[in-house]
Amino acid sequence: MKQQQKPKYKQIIDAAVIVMAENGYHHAQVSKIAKQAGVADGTIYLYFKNKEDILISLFQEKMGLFVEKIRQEIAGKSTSKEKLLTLIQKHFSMLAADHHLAIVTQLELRQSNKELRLKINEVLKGYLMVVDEVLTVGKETGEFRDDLDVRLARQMVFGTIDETITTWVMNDQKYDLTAIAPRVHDLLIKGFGATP
Amino acid sequence: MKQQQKPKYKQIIDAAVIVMAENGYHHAQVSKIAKQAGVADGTIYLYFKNKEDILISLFQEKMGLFVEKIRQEIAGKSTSKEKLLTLIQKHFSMLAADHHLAIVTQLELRQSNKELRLKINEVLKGYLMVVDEVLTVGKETGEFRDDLDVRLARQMVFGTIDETITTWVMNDQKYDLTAIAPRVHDLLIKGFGATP
Amino acid sequence: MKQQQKPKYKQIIDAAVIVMAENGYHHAQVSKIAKQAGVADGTIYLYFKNKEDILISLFQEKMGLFVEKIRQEIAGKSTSKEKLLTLIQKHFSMLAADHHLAIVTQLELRQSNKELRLKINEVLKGYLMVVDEVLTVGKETGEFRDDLDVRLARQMVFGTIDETITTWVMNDQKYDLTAIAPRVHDLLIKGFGATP
Amino acid sequence: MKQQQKPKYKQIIDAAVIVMAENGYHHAQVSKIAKQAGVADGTIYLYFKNKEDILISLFQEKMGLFVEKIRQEIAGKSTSKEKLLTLIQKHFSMLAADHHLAIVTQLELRQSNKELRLKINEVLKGYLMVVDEVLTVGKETGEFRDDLDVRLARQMVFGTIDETITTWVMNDQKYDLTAIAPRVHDLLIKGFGATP
DNA sequence: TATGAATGAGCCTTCATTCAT
DNA sequence: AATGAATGAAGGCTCATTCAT
Repeated sequence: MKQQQKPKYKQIIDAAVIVMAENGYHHAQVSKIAKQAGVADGTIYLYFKNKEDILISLFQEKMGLFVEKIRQEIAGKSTSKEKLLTLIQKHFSMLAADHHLAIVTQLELRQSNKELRLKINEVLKGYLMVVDEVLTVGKETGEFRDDLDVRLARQMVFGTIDETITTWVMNDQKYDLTAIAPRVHDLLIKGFGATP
Repeated sequence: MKQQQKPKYKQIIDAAVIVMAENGYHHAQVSKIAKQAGVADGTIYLYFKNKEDILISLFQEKMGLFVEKIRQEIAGKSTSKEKLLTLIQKHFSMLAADHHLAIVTQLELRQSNKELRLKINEVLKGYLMVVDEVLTVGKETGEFRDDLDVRLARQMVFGTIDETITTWVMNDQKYDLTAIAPRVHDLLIKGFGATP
Repeated sequence: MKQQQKPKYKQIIDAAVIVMAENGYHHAQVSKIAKQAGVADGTIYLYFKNKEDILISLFQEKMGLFVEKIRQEIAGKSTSKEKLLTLIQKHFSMLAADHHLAIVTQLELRQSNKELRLKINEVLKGYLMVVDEVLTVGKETGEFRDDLDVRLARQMVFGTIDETITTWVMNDQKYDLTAIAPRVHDLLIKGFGATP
Repeated sequence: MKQQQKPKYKQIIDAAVIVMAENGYHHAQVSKIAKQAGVADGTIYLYFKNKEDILISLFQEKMGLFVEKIRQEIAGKSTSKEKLLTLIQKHFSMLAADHHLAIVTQLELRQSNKELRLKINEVLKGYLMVVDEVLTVGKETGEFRDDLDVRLARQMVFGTIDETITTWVMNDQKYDLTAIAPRVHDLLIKGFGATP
């Protein structure tokens, strides 16, 4: 189980994802995470303040990569429609590529207490800001409706994506999530006042 | 605290809603619920198999009322668009009218473990079926697009409604949720291929 | 190990004395105390707030009896000299009669942290007040020196008694502690200005 | 924090006194002592067998100085009464001059476990022997009572001194401890059969 | 039906000590 | 001699559930 090459910080976070996906949030004991990471229990506390800190860091680390990757991909697209499609595709494909992470973000981390969830929401804001930017630019360029309520639209984008992924995870990831992206995009876009 | 007139079953469920809203999922001990309901701890187990059973029953009871009320209201509307608007309005207004219940459904019950959430999803299916019916009829009558993916559209409806309410609850229910319903409806409808 | 007749509160305190005397302060786990008392671990927490509360209660309970018994015995004596002798004798005899308690008060409880020791000192004040009263009355009746510094004298009384008992406990209670009382009394009294 | 000139052995002991006085026995971790001493954790173990060894060495080192200083001072006095007064004065003044050490000897080191305290008592014997010598000589020269029980008297001397200092430390060293020495001496002496 | 005292399994975190460098 | 990252054992407390009354 030893993964000597990775720095211990990432090693522990990756272990936490696996343990939580396989055992569930409430059975993800620190000792299990340590064993999975190939370190002693005490070593965890050289890198994290406490158990909660592991989970927040996990979310920050992964969601940070998410936002970064999505920003990169989006930058290469010219229209807002394309940017939104890319965002959905990337979001879907990254979770489809990491089954464990999908379970953790869609099911397990939601079981955390209100305090932890508030901190997770802080991290989420970075993602929501990307959505807001795409929508705002789309309004300015005339791709999206002039009277589009950006906040509501963002809730629709995020709510739809989230619900779609959760449904997919709950169905044991049986179908191809990435393939659905264009249809989700289509549904959203047409609501945004685009002409077909 | 005694509520002698109500049968103990409902008495306990109502107590659970209050205790969970005020203390959070993880601090909603059976003993607290019992005290709030004005019965002894042991009495709970004469009406419910275990703690999980209280929560599922709570959800069933409340969501059952939800679906019933929504079905009634919808029945009086002629077009699918109106039905959908009514569904959203009713959903919003019922939660806006019961702050405790809103907190419980949007925040607290999500902290339950995977198994409980799967059971809750079973209960939710009744609600989703109503949405499906509205969408399907809308397709048949030509109000909605011919090529509408009902399952995806339903996820969009539910995901958007859910995200909107959760955002509202997390913002301490500061603004008028019911007032937003028409705009949410508008966003959704236009995505469904309706002509303005 | 069951002692059904005693109320559980006293049952647990007595168990704590035994466990602490036999295992030492730092090895007096709650689970050991529970087993000794013949109750479940959780039952402890129906009668005490936490582990510290057991120890404070133990000290209050025992020291309360101490002060009460000593007050009773002293009341029957006419002179302050006799009262002081009685106090020493009773203190010695009560600890000589309960080896476990002697170990706990002289050795184990001193290992508690500063916070707990401050609370224990609060309880001790009741005992010190009895000493003060005896000394003050003795001054007024002329049995003790007019210029006696009551606070210093009280420290001498308590310090001497305490050191004597601790030495005796550390020597495994090999000799007859009670037999020493008159000589300790003699040493103290003559220092208080008594004429031989 | 580096104290390059002092040999590391003393450097660590002095650090232990400061850390223990400022943080308390139970928060005086080896790592804190190492940081205060300006050395690495592991270095401690090049000079001391284990943590207990630091504390015993601390006590030996400091108490050794104590006994030595007191012996020196006493040697210059002719009568046993003067010797006893000097002993008390020196004991008081040395602790009054080192607040940290006073806290450590009177409060913190008492929290150590029974084994450590037994070893500390071994060290204390050197001090008690000095007291015994003073008392024995005093008996021989006729300054103290013929029938004085030296062991009891020693317990009274030590118990009174100890209790007096502890009370002073617990009162945050508010008053002048050294000034009390003559009155403590007076109380003790008169109890030893001296004629005023 | 109703009670509520009693049960006991389960886990995060600290810190003295080691050892490869 | 010196370092400091890594180790891993150990225990107080909560709370869902039971059962004698």
